[in-house]
Order: sequence, then C-alpha cells, then structure tokens
Amino acid sequence: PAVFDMLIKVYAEDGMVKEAFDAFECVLQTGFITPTIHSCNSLLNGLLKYGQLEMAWHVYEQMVEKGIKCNVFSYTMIISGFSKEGRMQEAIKLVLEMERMGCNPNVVTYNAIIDGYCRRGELEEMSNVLKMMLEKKIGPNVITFSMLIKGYCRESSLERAESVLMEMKARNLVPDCVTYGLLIDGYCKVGEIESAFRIKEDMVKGGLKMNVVICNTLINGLCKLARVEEAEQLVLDMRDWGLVPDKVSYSTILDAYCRKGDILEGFRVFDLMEQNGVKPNVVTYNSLISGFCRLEKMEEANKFLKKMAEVGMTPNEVTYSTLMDGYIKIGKTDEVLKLWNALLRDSFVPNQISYNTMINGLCKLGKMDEANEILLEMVERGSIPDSITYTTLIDGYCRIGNIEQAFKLQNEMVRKGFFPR
RNA sequence: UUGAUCACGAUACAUCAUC
Repeated sequence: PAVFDMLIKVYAEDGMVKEAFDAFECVLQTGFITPTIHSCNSLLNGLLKYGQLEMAWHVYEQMVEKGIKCNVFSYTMIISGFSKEGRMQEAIKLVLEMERMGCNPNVVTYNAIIDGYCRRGELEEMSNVLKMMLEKKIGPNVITFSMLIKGYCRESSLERAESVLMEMKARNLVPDCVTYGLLIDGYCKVGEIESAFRIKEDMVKGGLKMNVVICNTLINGLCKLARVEEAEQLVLDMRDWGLVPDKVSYSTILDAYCRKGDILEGFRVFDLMEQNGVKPNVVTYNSLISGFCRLEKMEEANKFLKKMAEVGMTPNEVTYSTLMDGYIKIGKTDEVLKLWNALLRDSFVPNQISYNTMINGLCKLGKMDEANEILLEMVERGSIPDSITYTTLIDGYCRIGNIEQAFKLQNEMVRKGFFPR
C-alpha cells in the first residue's frame, strides 16, 4: 500500500494523470490492497489539475463503492472542479452529500462554491453563500472577500468592491496582495488608472510589498489607455523595487505598440525581452500576428506562424482565431477555411471564440445556412452561444435583408437570458 | 508541546454590434 501511495503521488505530480488513473483502476480490480485516502486524494488532485473532472468523478464513485471514506479535502477538490466548470447544481449536490456523510464543509469548501458563482457572474448567489456561511458560523476569510471583490469589479461596481475591502478590514481580516491586485485590476479595466495607483499606495502603506503581478496589472492599465511610454517606464522602475519583468510585462508592452500600429516598436520590445533573458511565448507571438492582421499584412502574419513552428512553439486557439479574423476582414474566405481545418486537425476542440469568429466570417459572406451549421456544431460540441454569437447572426440576417429571422434570433437571445445591446 | 510540500482568489494576446 505504501508503494502504491508513492506511485500514485509521483504520477499525479508529474502530470502523468492517465497513468495514475490506470494504476488506480488496476489496483482496485485485483482487490489485494485498498488505496489509502491519501493516495486517492493525490490522484484526485492530479486529475483535477489537468481538468479531468470526469475521471475524478469516476474515482470518487469507486471510493464510495469500495468504502473508502472521503474527507473534506476529497470533497472540496471535486466541488471546486465542478465550480470551475460552472456546474453549480452538481457542486451543491456534493456539498449536501458530504454533509449527509457527516463531513462538514469548511471555509475552503464554501469558497470553492463562491468561486463558481463568481465565474458565472452570479453575484446574488455569492452573497447568499456568504450569508449561509455566517449562519453556520463559518468565518469567511481573505479569499472569500477577495472573490466578492472580484465579482463587483467584473461588473464595474468599483465602489461596492471597495466597500467590501472596508468590510473585511472591519472584520480584522488583512487584505493581501491578491485582494489589492483585484481592485487595482478592476480600476484599470474601467480606465481609472489614478484610482488604481491610489489602491497600490494603500497596499504599500499597509506594509505589503510590490510584486510582479501588481506591476503588470498597472502596466496593462496604462497600455490600454495608450500610455505606453509610461508603461515602459514602469517596467524600468520594477528593477528599483527589486522585481524582474517577466513575459507578461514585456508582452503587454509589445501588444500596446502593435495596437498603435507601430510594429517596429513591437519588435524593439521583442528584442529587449530576449536581451533580458526572457523568452517570448505564444501570447507574445499572437500579439505580433494580431498587429500584422490589423494592418492587413497577412503574409507577414503568416510568416510568424511559420516562425513559431521553427522555434518549436505550438500555436493555440487564439493564434488561429486571430489569423482567421484577419483573412475574414480582407475577404479571403479560402484561407479562413484552411485555417479552420488546420484548427480542427491540430487542436482538440474549437472554443467559443473560434466558433464565433468562423460564424462571423460566414455571416459577412451572407452564407447564413453555413453559419447555422457551425452554430449547430458549436452547440453539439458543448460550446454555449453567447451574446456575441447572437449579435453576429442577427447582423448577418440584417445584411441579407432577412429582418424576420433577425427578430426571431433577438427573441431567442433574450429568452436565453442575454441582454440585447 | 503535535494537526497534511492533497483543497479556494489577482496580471498580457483572438470573435459581434454602436461610434
């Protein structure tokens, strides 16, 4: 059993989760040893880290069947797995189940639930869970409040977000870098960079040190206001704080220059990062490619796709959508289709944005039937059409003069809970 | 006097419409 424990742990930690899973299955079949709760939890942890929720669920069922008693850790991990995918009914069901089994959910368990509602933007539910925690005398912690702040920031209610900060201080909870980081990012996203810096000052006054993420957040805030020079100065200032700019810092600046249409400056940053020993990643390349696409320089964009392959970098869904969109904008349909097929070949499943991009391409050509085919495929493969999908299709029908269909979709969109914009 | 390098939160790139 000890050996088995080790085996599972090693597999799970090295990302060989499939192997760990198989070993687990195998041991269960022979029935000679019963895995300890420790190895089960390591396995669950490994599986969930790699997004293998279904396998994790299977392990859970096996545990129940073999009478291995789950503990708080086991339940919380799986609950968190469901939450991350927005499968809240299942998450809640498991909370009830664990209570039924005499295992009490703790702060972390409830935080995992709150995290799920936060991802779905369901603020009401978030505060309901908080209320429930208070009733059950489970003290919320810094993370609980941070997630509330995140929720308010996402809907641009910065005042409410800041009042949560006050409330947590009133409860003698000490906000940490992440808490401040959320608020700083929140202010950056609404373009209130001065307030973002004000929060940063607060943080430093509170005795917390600056870190790379906070700097990057501010850099991004400046960049999105097209204040790239100040952003670049901030990268230089980082050294004085004893911080080392990373891929995110440089890529953010590079992207900002590309957005300005100044690809040369983008390349300068590209070189700068290499000089400083920071390797570009997919995002860095994607920003450059996107820059070329905006300038309709598709040959150049493609050159970088090739270059990625040369340096052994794998393009991702973003790379493909970027290029597809570039070709759509200049009306080169055949290239779009080629990329779509390459995407299907290379990648696992197109994501929501890949589908939206493709649908947009077809709509712009007035090929509404084909657009609908993709829509069907999208739903079949588990991607949920969002307000952008609908707006795209509605616009497509309007373009071909089919106002009737446009209204029909509009109604469907509202029925599904998306607000028309 | 002990309570788990197994659980929860922050930063960069792509898609629609309006202008």
